[in-house]
Amino acid sequence: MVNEARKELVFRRGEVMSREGEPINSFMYLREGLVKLYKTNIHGKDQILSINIPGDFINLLSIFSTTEYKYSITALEETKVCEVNLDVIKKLVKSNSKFSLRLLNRISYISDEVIQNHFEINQKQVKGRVAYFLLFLADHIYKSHTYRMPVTRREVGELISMTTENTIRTLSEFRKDEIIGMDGKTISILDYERLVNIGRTG
Amino acid sequence: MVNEARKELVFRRGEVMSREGEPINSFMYLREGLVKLYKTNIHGKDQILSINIPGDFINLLSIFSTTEYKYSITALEETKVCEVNLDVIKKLVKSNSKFSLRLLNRISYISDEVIQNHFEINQKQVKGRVAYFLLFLADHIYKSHTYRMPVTRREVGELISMTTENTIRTLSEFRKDEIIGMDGKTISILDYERLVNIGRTG
DNA sequence: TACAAAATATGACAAATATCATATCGATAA
DNA sequence: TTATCGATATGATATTTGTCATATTTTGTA
Repeated sequence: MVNEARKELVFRRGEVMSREGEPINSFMYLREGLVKLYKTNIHGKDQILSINIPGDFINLLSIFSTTEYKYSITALEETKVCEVNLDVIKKLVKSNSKFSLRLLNRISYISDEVIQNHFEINQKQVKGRVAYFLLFLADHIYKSHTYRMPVTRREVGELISMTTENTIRTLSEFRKDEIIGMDGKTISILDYERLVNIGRTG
Repeated sequence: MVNEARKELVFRRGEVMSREGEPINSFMYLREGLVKLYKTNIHGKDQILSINIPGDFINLLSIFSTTEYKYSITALEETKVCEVNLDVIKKLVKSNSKFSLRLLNRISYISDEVIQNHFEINQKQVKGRVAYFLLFLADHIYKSHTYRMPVTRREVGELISMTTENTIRTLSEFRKDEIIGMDGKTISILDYERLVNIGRTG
């Protein structure tokens, strides 16, 4: 049943996959690539909720609470998504309690992560926030101390709630202090311990 | 089945109902009263996640993602809770797909609310935050323009991410500007429109 | 009641962060 | 190729917020 209803979609870097306010009519599983979930405020500024990676059900947080997207989703790089019609999923939930328990676990876990993340960011100041994000990319996304940042400095700021200028300034400072190496978008963490310490204490 | 496993509990103001790190072994439905969910950070300071009211499943956000509380829960006033053993609930989810769909909807809705709330607070400055909270109490909790605040100024600060001093200062300012009346913990909103405007623009 | 502790209150000052200005670099499209 | 726009970069300054000190009031409890 699910197999028949499945559709494969490819999005290019920068493409908006779904927009705040639009009706939700599919369940999206991220196969390849990277996406951002974000909300645009009344001043036209974006706040990024999360960055999602392959294996994530990228719109799971919304589909059971509302019929319209509360956040927009944009591809940060070439992204492949597996879409399943939402009605099919909802029928499956009704008929298959194992499936719904798995969804319950998953949705619970995701919301925990988002909230936890928000708390962490909130109690840190600029340096701690940038350190936290650099470590998030190293530990959670790329599993490497050297990586190419998938977002602009502005987007980093939108994720950790600070201005673009202060984000750039803080990165420059980390470079000057030889905590990181930086070549355009390529970051290499030179002093992991120190970064962890900055990320922990704020 | 659920009826037999049900237990009624009463907590007094200030009583800790569950503590971060403790095992979760019941499902809690709030019948009467008011509680706060909060997290204590490494500096020993609390950050309040939400204030819950009768009708809320106060630990729903945690029970399917983890076996231990991620947040503490404390009664803000005399509170009556209906507790059901967690195993009973989990069995029910497995056997009753309508029930699990309802839980899915509910959990989704709650996490949306928490995240939404955090976003709102985050993009405002002190005055906007205090206004937002005063309106939250008026519109959502008490459905009245005059009410007795259920929390201290410190707790208000813990909820809207600012210091106790600035919370107090901002309230005093609102009083001086005749936007609110204040007598101890009793608040009366005198200029609702202006408060809405402050809460909207920041 | 009386005492201690917590909550409220306010001022002065320090620290953190945002804003504005301006420059350079780099990618993209005509 | 060149022009343009967005991204990165950095300094100067303004604004916001936090911190520290200290006083008063309220609350809870012996």
